[in-house]
Amino acid sequence: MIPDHFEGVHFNKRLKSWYLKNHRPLLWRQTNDPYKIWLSEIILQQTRVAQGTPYYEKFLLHYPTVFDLANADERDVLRLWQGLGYYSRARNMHFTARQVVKDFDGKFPSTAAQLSKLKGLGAYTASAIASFAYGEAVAAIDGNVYRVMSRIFGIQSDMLSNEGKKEFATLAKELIPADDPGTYNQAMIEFGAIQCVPVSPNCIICPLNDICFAFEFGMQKELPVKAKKLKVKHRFLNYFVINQNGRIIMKERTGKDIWKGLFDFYLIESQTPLTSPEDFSEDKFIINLLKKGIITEIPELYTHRLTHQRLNVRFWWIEISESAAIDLPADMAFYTRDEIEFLPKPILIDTLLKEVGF
DNA sequence: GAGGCGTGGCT
DNA sequence: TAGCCAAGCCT
Repeated sequence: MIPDHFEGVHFNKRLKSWYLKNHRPLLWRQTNDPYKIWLSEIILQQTRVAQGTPYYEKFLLHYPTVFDLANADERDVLRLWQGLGYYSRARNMHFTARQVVKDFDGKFPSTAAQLSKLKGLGAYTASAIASFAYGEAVAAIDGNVYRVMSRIFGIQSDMLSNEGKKEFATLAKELIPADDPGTYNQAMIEFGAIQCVPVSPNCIICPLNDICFAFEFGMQKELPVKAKKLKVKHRFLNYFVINQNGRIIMKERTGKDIWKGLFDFYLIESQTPLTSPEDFSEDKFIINLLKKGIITEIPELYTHRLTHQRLNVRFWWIEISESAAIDLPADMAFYTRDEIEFLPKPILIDTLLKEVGF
């Protein structure tokens, strides 16, 4: 797979030399502790370093060891994860912490093959931990590495297809050195993160531009090839902030939908925007509530963007009279301000609560 | 194999 | 603005 003209160009040596001079002193690179490395890798999945770093520090303060994380309540873990997104990472991470304690005496397995059996660890994360913490010679191929390999070696197959992944994996396997594979992997990732960046890379100062396919043919913009186009789904959410005596009704999200495990308000989803309280006259819960309270619209409309969805959100404020008795379904309850503070919530809900002074 | 899953930054 | 992207994984 490695092209003939790469013979004698000292690709690894030059990459490593670049890395030693240019890499960022990230906290999780200062350790060999697999727990800390695992924690950082989960946090950094599909997440920028700048966004993930404060969370890494928070988690390490709250849960210094895998035993501390295993002993925590899932709700508290999700609360600490709040704002980082892709919440299944937090749930899987917590599950895996418990498994490592229970099945492995608190010690992470030391090979990528074993690590990849754990929840939340795919091929990339397992290889990253195995090479960083244990020095196993396996290639850790993340988005950065796909980009670097596709540009330098001119690989034009779709990095998201199974066939494409195989091609990249084959090449990566040939490139991985037996000596210090962990640093090699870090170097490939870091090179992609700060030199061979996705948009407008500064190729003039690139130390590898003399051997780069994309630079030679001006194809930086075309590589890597990613075929998938995502469709954005539009949704209309009507939330009811139901209030009585300074407490608010919250509801845990349990379905296969977004924000599983987080708390929001009573929700009616519609196919079109609903703008009048009368639009909810079919909803028995709301109708019954309105016999005991007053509904007002929170005028600001919110558009909350997720990668695959665009949420058009309208909030309604329902003030229940002080003495009214409210019969709540089992999945809803009133919470005080202090209690709500400790519930994990989507950013949208957290923002709304702040704006109404809660 | 394709769809689903958050949030924030950048252009 | 609207779209793309970021240390991916699960179903």
